[in-house]
Amino acid sequence: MELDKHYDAKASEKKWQDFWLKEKIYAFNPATRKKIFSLDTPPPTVSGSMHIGHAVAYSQADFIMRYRRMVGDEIFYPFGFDDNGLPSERYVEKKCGVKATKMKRDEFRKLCMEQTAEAEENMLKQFLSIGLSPDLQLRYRTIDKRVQRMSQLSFIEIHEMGRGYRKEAPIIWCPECQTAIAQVELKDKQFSSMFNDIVFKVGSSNLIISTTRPELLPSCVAVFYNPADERYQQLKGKEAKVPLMDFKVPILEDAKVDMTKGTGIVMCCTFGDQTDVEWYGKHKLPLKMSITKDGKMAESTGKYAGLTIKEARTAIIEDLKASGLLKDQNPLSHFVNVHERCGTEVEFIVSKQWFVKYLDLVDKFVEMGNKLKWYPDHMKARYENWVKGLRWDWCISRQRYFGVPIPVWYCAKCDAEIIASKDKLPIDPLVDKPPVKQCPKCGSTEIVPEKDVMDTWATSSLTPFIAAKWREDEKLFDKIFPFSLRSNGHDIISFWLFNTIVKSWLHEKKLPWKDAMINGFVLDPHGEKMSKSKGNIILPENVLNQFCADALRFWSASSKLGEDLAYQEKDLVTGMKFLTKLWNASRFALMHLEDFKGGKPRKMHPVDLWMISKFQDVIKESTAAFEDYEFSKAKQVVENFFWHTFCDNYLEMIKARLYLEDKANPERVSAQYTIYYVLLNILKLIAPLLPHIAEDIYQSFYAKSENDKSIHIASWPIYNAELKDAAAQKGGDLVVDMVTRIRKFKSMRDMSLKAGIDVLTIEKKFEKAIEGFEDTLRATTATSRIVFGSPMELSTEEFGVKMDIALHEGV
RNA sequence: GGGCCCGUGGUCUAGUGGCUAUGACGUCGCUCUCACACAGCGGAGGUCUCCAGUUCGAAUCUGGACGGGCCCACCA
Repeated sequence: MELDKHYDAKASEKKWQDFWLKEKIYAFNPATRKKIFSLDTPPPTVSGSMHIGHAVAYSQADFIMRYRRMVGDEIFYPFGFDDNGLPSERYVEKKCGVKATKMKRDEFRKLCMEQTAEAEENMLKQFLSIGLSPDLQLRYRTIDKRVQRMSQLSFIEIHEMGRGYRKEAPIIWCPECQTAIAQVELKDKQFSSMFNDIVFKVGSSNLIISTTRPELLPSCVAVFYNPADERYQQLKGKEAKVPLMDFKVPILEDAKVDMTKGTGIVMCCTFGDQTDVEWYGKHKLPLKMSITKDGKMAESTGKYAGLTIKEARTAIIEDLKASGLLKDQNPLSHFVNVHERCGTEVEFIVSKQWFVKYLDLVDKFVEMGNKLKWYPDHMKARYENWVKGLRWDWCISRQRYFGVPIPVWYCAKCDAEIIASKDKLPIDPLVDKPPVKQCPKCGSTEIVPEKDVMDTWATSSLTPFIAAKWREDEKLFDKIFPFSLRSNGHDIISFWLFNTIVKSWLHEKKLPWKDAMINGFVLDPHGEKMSKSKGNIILPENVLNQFCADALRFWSASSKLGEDLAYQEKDLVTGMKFLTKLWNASRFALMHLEDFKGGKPRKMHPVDLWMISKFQDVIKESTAAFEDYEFSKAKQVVENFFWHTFCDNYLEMIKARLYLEDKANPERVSAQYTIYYVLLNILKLIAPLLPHIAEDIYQSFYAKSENDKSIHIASWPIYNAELKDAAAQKGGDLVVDMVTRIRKFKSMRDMSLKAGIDVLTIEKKFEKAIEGFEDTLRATTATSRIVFGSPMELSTEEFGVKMDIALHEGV
C-alpha cells in the first residue's frame, strides 16, 4: 500500500484515537502474569477545559507509559478528575451565574454534580485528543459515591488511630465570598496604607505603637516587644491601656517582634494576621473577635458595631485624633494577603476544625522521601524542605459545599462526636440519620450533623487508593500497590505528593510509589508564567487547530524532565516539519518495499551493515533514556539519527541500488531488508512520542507482515551486539566523511551536486577500509573512477583522508 | 530571610574534566538531484555571565559575585 502524498494529521489522529479505543489497546488485564507498571497522575480539577500545562505534563507521563507498554509490561494507567472543592464551585458559579452562599446547599451540590459531570466529558475528550493512552475502565471521579466512601473510611480509620481530632482554630476567611479559604488560595497584593502611631498609656506615660489596622483596637489582647530590646525592659509585667477602649492588656515579650519596625512595639489583636494567630496560641491569649463573618464590626465593638472594616478604620482614626491619641501618620506600601479570586483582604475568624495529627511523624516522612526515587533527583530537596518546615497539623475541614462530607454528628449538649458506622458509607450527616438515637455520653437525644466537608486534598491524596480499589478489591490492590510511578508538577510536591505519602503511611505503612517524576511548568514565549491577567494564555485547542497532537507532543518531549518549557511557536513548526519528513521518508522507503518478500539476505551490503550497526547504538541510547524517564534525550537521539544518518546519508547512499533494473539483484534486496528493519524500528522508537503518525505508517504497511494489531503493543527494539560491525562502521563513516568533503568542494564552487567527477584519487592507506563501499561512494558523488594513490589536494578533517578531485571537463 | 534550580552563537538548546563546543530556529550563498523547496548542500555567527581557585588541562569541579526562576517564611 502506498502512502498518500501528504500526511493529513488531523484525520489520521482522530482515526487512530478511535481505533485504539475500539480495539481496547490500553485495557488493563487484571489476570496478567506480566510485570505491572502503574501510574498515578494528578486528577485535573474541573475547570471546564484542559490547559496547556496539562497537555504537556500528561503527554510527558504518557511517553513513559507507551514506552513501558511496548517493553512488555502490563499497564495500569488510570485517569481521574478531582471534582471536589473550590475549583468546581467556582466553575459552576461562573458558568451558571449562581452563588453558593445564596442557594440551598442541596441544590447547589446537585447543580455541581451535574455540571462537573458534563464538564468532565468535555475535558476527557480534550485529554484524549492529545493521544493519551489511559485505560478508561479505570476512570474515577473524586466525588463518586465509591470515592466518597473511601475518603470517609480513611477519615474514620484515622480517627480510630487517635490521629483525627477537632479543636477551635482560627481559619482564613473571605468576608466578600463568605467562605473559609485555604492558604493556597491566597495571593499577595500590594496596598498603599497608613502606618498610624497611636498612644497606649502605661500608667501616666505614653507608649507609641504603629499599626496599619487601628480598627482592630477593640480586639487588642496584648502588646509585645522583643526581649532583646533594651528600650522596653522596664515594661515587663506591666499593663497598657488601649486607646479609646475601656480595658488594659498585658505587655509581653516575644522574639518574633521586629525591633526596627515602627517603634519596636506591636499590638496583638485577634486577629489581624498570621502572627497574631500564632501568639494567640503560644501565649494563651483571650479571644476578642471584632469582625463578623460578613466583614462588619461586631456587636462587642460598641459604637462601631455594624460599620464595615473601612468605615470603622476611618471612624477610629477620627476618634483618636479628637482625643489627641494619634501622634503621627506615615504612608506605606505593603503586601497583604488577599483572596486570589476576589482580591479582598482576608480576615481570621475562629471556629472548630478537624485536624490530622502528623507533626510527630515528620522524621518518618523524611525517611519516606529518601526511599522514593526522584526524577530529577534534586526535587527531593523541595519535599524535605517542606516536611521539615511543618509547624501545624493538617487541617482537613472546609466550610464549603461541594465536597466529601465529614461523616460525623455531635451531641448538641455535650459536644460528643458521633462517628458514622463504616458499613453505611458514604453518608451525608445533613441527610442521613446518625447511627445512634441518643448521645452515648450524656444520653441527650439532641444530635446535630456536621456541616463541613473535607479539604479536597484529604480525598485527592488517596488517588493511588482510589485507582487500585483500596478496601474494595484487596486482590487488585495488593497487585498494584505500591504504584510504579507518580508524575506531578514541582508546584504540588508539598501538597498532593506529600499528602499522598501521609495517607499511604497512615493506612498502609508503605510508600505509595517507587518513582516520582517531576515535571516543570509551561511558560509563555518570554519565559513568564501564564495568567489570565497578563493575557498570555496559550490555549491547547488553538495549538491543536493550528498544528496537531503529534506536534504538540513533540514539543512537550523537548523539555528536559523537571525543567520549565517556554511556548515557542517555532517549536511546533519544527514538530510539523518532522512529521512531514517522517512521512516523506517513509513514503520513499515503502515505495521500494512493495516487492520485498521479507527475510534477511545471506549476503548483506557493507553500507547496510553500517546502517544496522549504527542503529544498534540508537536503540541502546533511546532505551536507556526512557528507563530514566529522560524522554527529551530519547527524542533527541532518534530525531538526529533519523533525519541526518538515515535520511540525509543512508537513503542517498542506497538510491543507486534501489533503482537497479534487476529487482531481484541481491544488492537491492539487501537495501530493502535494511530499510524495512531500520524504518520499522525507528517508528517504534518514536511511537511513544508520536503515537499517531507512527501508527499510521505502521498500519499502512507493516501491520500485514508484523502481526501486531497496533504498533503500541508491538515489542520494543532490542539492542543486538551481534549486529555491531566495527569494520562496516568504520568504512561507512569514512565514506560519509568523504561525501561531505566532496559536497563541500562542489558547493564552494557553486556547482550542482550531481556535477560529475572524472577521477577521484584517494590516499592509498584507506583502500582497505572502504573496500566494498567504492560503488556507493561513486554513485553518491557522481564520480566516474576512483583510484588509490598519493593525492595532495584535499584532506578531510575527521579522518585525515587525502583526496584529489579531477572534474569532468566543461563542468 | 531559608531552600532548590538555572545562566552556552540573535533566540532556544545538548554537553558535567581532554582533540578545532551539539543541534534547532533565524540569517547568507548555492542546488527545483527521480521521498521531501515544510527539502538538500555549504557558509557566517560563541572571550560557554563574571572573578578567584583546584588541575598538565575547566563550559564541565570548588568558593565567591552578579542576573533569572520556583517553593517556603515574613509582610505590626
